[in-house]
Amino acid sequence: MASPSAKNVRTEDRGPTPLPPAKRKLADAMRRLLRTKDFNSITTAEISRTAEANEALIYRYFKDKRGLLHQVLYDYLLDFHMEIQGEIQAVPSALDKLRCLVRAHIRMYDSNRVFAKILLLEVRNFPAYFESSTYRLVKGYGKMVSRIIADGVQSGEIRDDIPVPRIRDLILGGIEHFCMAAVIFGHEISVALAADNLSDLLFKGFEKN
Amino acid sequence: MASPSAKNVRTEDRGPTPLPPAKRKLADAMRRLLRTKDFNSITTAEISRTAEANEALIYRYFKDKRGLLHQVLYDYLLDFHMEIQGEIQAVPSALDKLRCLVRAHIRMYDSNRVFAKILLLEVRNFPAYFESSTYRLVKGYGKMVSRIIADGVQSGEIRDDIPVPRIRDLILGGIEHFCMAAVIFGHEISVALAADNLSDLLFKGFEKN
DNA sequence: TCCCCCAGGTAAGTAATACTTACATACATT
DNA sequence: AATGTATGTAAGTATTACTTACCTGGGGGA
Repeated sequence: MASPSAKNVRTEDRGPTPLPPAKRKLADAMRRLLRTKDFNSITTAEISRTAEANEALIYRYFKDKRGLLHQVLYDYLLDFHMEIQGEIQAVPSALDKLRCLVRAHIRMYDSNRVFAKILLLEVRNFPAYFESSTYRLVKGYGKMVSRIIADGVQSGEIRDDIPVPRIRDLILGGIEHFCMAAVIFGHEISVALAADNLSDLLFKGFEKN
Repeated sequence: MASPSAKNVRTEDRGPTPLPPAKRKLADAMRRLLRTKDFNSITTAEISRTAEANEALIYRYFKDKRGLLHQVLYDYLLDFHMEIQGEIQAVPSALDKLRCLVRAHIRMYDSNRVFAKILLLEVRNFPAYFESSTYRLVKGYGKMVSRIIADGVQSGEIRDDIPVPRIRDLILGGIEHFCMAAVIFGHEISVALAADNLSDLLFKGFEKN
């Protein structure tokens, strides 16, 4: 399914519904395979073999091969959201929130290369992704960033002469490009340093003075 | 071929060697098809039909379907390079050069959506791209940006407490994210406004004061 | 003039692969 | 016990990227 089926997600009234074992195995297999191969060169036969599940189950539990990819990304994104929310919740000022978010975001990409690879390299070339509920989660994250920025503008911490979406684009674009090469070539990222540099640049600009 | 054959490029001693008609027709067809479809859902049959050329010619003139894509990108990149070089050559200061480059880059993406789509969405998910001579051109552009920044640091226009590659990443990442949504969803870009906003943000940062 | 060579062009075929269909089995609920 | 539903399986099929073997025409050396 393009949208992860609600049935396989915890519900508060009836308790957790256990996932079909094969569904989890398939998602795990996809994650494992993505560590060493790109999505396009992973075959359905390979996925089912790695998962030790029948190939047709891919199509029972997901719309298609890409649906499986979207599901994997969806799961990562839920974690990502929780993590980020938890980190910035207690932080009072908007600028500090953003500084914190930049670090957490980079750390997430660094410690979870498959997640970064899917989000940065593997989904965007597929138009239907942008109709998926997985993309809706990504958009939600963008809106959260925008809200923080808007709060900062309100409180006088952030310039009010540039539209909020532009500021958000620069932040997210900066994070992505900071991590892109490392993700593609498998280099390590010095998270603290990169985050400090990026936040500093974002806040103060690179013009001298 | 992974690397565009030198024979099909103008040489100063023997004059231009004409491209095989079918080779050009195939590249044109790929460009046309990319306006409305993503690379993965364009079939070789469709390409040859659109080009009015035999399907096997794809494999005579290019390594494979992706080789054709890379060639198309390569041609765009040559234009892109010329355009940018021409614009910033006469500009004296590093900051003005960068301001100019940002505008030219955004304008290029805006007026050439297929180019932007290939570069931002279609090639990065394919590992072999990063071994291609097409990617070498992209890297060359990055190095040019780095050189401008380094000059700016030298001349005291640009901060010297942040590594040049980080500054470059922010600039290029910012440009990409500024254009990404427009490229994906086919929205228009207000080039002058976007470029001014981005340059302003990059130079001065978004912190108030 | 003849021959050959080779680049440009073609038609038919092949292996691989994403996805489908029809069927079997376990199991919970009535 | 019966029945319906969710899980799992095996055997396809249609599509598609890519290959192979062949044809054609023209330029240049003998």
